[in-house]
Amino acid sequence: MDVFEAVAEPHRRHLITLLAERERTAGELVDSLPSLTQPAVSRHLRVLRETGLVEVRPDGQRRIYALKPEGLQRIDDWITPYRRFWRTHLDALRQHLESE
Amino acid sequence: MDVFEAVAEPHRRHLITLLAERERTAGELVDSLPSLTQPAVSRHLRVLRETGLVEVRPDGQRRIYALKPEGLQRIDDWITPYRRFWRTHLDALRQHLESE
DNA sequence: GGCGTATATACGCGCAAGGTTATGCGTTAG
DNA sequence: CTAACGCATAACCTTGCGCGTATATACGCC
Repeated sequence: MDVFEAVAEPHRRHLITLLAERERTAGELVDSLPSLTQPAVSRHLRVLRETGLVEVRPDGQRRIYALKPEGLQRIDDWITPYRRFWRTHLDALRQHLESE
Repeated sequence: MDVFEAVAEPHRRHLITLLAERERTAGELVDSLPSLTQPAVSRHLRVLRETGLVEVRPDGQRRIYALKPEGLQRIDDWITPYRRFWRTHLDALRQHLESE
């Protein structure tokens, strides 16, 4: 699975958001997604691991997950060429508004 | 389907890339993806339409597709908060290299 | 009108993704 | 030492996606 597919799943985006605030244990993440069971969250975390979006560090019995945001850079790299499109659109709109 | 899922499909990313260069008819796009049949491409274009990533304009018998890059902005908006993470990482790396 | 071309839709299929329940395995607590 | 905890994996089920084939629809031309 590649980064685009990994991020396409809403629960996984949620996990990324949570880990952007701070590191969390697997258990904390499970508690943060009450609509899912523990194995479901565990599997999402595996996907995020395998796509290089998070990293794990054992802490005794627990596992501490941390964001590796460099993975998202691959998406950003792909979008970058298109960014100028809507930027110029917005610029044109702004100019239009200012000219009135 | 949302924008993230739309863009998760490699063929659809390819279509977006092609339409970023210039507008194209459906037939041109079909020819540009030789590994897919005409109906397959047509359905991908439907997804891109329904997620607001492209727009269509009839030209007699043909249909001209054009990119609506604003749709990608929703992805960009989501990524924006994370961008500072790898930026600071890269800055740190650059500083490290320069200090040698 | 009738026929070829351009594009979209219908239908059926295979497969992988995501979910749950059950279970394994290492670690901590008592 | 053993029972409970924390987490991952296994096995299974269901659903939705992406594909191809076949068919419909719309337009352009003679």
